[in-house]
Amino acid sequence: MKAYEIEPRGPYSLHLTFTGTEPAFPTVYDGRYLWRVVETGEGLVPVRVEQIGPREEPLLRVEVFSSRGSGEALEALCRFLCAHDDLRSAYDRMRTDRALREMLPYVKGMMPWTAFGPLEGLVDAILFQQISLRAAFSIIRRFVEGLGRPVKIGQQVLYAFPSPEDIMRAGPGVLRSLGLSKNKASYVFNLAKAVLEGFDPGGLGDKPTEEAMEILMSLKGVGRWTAEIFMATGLKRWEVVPADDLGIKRAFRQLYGVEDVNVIRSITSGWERDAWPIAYYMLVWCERKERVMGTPQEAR
DNA sequence: AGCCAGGCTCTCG
DNA sequence: CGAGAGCATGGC
Repeated sequence: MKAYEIEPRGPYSLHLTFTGTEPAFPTVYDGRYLWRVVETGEGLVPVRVEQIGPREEPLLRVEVFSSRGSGEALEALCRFLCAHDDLRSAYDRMRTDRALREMLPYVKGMMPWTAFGPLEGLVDAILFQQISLRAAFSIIRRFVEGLGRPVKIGQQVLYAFPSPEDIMRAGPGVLRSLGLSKNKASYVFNLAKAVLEGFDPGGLGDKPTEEAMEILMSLKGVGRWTAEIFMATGLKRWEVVPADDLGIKRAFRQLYGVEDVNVIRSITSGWERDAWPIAYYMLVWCERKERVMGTPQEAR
């Protein structure tokens, strides 16, 4: 095991970030440590992260349980943790708005929900469709435990997210037995197949928004909502907000009294690259205010 | 028990 | 081409 220190841009709070919304399996947050198996060119690299510096001067300690691939793993980890992302302009924007200013002390340092990698983000987005978050988390867990490679760390078992090969080998029948609907099983299977044939979801990050959306929506099983969730969380294209998302609509109704999706779209498009972080804050604020946030003083 | 939950596709009329 | 059915699991 080797340990590294990462100095994120402050304010930063690992705890707020992963209690705002629990991460999707196989990423695990136990209240102190974030656990993850990172897939690298040099093999599977298990890591464990904890925050050892306060929110305003944050410091992360990363333990890497592998002799090789640590550089690549740390890079992927930083991307996932949004360790070097700058939310200052989002905070400036929020300060100019009465409803948003109020939540700022509570959410500062919470990073927006992010997928670990492109394929994982797209698969998860498909599995999140329609059903409740709890139900989707349960299916994702079964999917990962059923198909992903297990890795032992001490007495703990972590899992790698299933590779395209893992998914192909399983086939639609096995996917169904893990709890996916007939349609979702074939969407995910076809996606894995497309990736093995050269489709690179991560490569869409370089394309203009409209073009990337069009390519995504040409995939069976990927409509506008799924494409937008993936753009925002998988590619970190934060100018994109899934405006017709149930939770987003609820949040806009509560905070602005706005119902119309087109109005939501016009508001968020004015927020530019701050749109997804702000919309995510609104969503978390409205859904889990009392339970998770605590007070500004006690937030780490 | 039955409906809804962070959609999407396919089928009818 | 618009409306409606069907779908997976979990929570109420």
